[in-house]
Amino acid sequence: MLLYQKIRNYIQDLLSQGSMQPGSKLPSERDLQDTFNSTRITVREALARLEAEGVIYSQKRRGWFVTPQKLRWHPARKVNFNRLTNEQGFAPKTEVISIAPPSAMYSIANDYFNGDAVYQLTRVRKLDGRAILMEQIYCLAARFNGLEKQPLNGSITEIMSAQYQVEISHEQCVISVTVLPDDVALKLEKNSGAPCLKVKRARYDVHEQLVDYNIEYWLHDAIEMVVEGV
Amino acid sequence: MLLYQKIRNYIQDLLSQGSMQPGSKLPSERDLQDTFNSTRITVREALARLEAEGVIYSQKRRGWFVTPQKLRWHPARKVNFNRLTNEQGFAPKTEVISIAPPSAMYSIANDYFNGDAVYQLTRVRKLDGRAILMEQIYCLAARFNGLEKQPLNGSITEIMSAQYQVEISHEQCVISVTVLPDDVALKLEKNSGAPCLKVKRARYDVHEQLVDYNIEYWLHDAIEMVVEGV
DNA sequence: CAGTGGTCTAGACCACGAT
DNA sequence: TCGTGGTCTAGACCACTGG
Repeated sequence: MLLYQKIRNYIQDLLSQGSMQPGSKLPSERDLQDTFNSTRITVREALARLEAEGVIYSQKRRGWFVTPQKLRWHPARKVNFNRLTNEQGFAPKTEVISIAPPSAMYSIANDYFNGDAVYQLTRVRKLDGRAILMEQIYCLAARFNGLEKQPLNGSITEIMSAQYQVEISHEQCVISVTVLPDDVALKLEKNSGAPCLKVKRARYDVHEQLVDYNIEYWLHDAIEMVVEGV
Repeated sequence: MLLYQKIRNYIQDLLSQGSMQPGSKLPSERDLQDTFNSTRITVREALARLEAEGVIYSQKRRGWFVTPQKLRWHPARKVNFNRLTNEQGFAPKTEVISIAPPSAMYSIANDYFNGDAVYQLTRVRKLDGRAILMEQIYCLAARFNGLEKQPLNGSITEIMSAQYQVEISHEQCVISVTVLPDDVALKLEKNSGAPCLKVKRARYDVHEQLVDYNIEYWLHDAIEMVVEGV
């Protein structure tokens, strides 16, 4: 068996024995190197594969940790993030990174909003202190005038409904696997190049009018998507 | 800027200039090493990140290639694979790896089929000669008696309907990002540890009875999922 | 300040693919 | 047979974290 596979199995055994709980820190790379009389390159090969598998994750220059349980998420359902995550035993937190003044300069505005001015809202969401998602929300400035004065760390859907009498009727998501763009990686305290799930979501009202357009970057190991069909 | 980022950008430029078409082969790792007066470790760092991003992919010991366009796939829709892929300009092919005789020994059988005997059908699907998916289909042996005598390289849904008068009413998928298990990696001619999308799908008839249970492993760069909601 | 992960060098051997 | 990618060694320096 290959050496990096041995190291991989060794760590997998650590996890399955229950001697390491979700969130706890793995031995340092140099410790593992000594344990296996190997080199850091090989150790990191094993760690990288376990990270890709989703069982461990790294925080920049802080070390390697055991991945918590995955959040079960329905991408095409209007669910309240706080409620859903609470139900699954997580402590959620939403941080507003920025709410940009209305502008027609985003390429999104041209592609989806007929070139009209839009708000751009950027948020990061955390579970138990771990940043797992960054999202950018675009919506028509004219339709949601004064959005920046609303409390934006909760449900946007609810604000749209309660404050603007806008109801979501249906939506379409496009989901792909890629890596975090560098700026997103920074916000999520991940290394450039970390894998992620990218979700692009367009939401419409009953008049087939686009209400908002979201781009979400989820850590690939933080989420499990549930989709029901037909 | 970091060296591996320079190499990454260099390759990205090659792609965006259009000088490399989907499917064509990249310069060898040692060529890139010479171009940048660097080492193979660093070159492979850049290649690994581009692979994670989904723009290039490796075939075992054959080299690095430009990723073809992604297939747009509705995970929760009963679509005919051949028809859908044809519409998107691909040449599809389905290979039956094995159809195992009815057995109650699979853990799936216990978890989903009340311990009754089930068929296990294993298939690989290709687009333009590239294996992008391996799936395992489990269904009740009693309900689909003689399944192994059917032509299994097409639509199972159609066989169930036409030969067994069983109609799918609805289904549920659970989608996560992980790595190919080693045996699947072999079948898809990928290295152990290649990232993938794992789709677990349960399909039911109108009587809420489980018709079949599928596990699909998609190459992470071969697919873009479309989900419609509410 | 000590230890950690992030990046990088300069080699090596092997198994497999193409020819 | 020769070139390729897959794996591995034995070091190094740096930036940042945590005490």
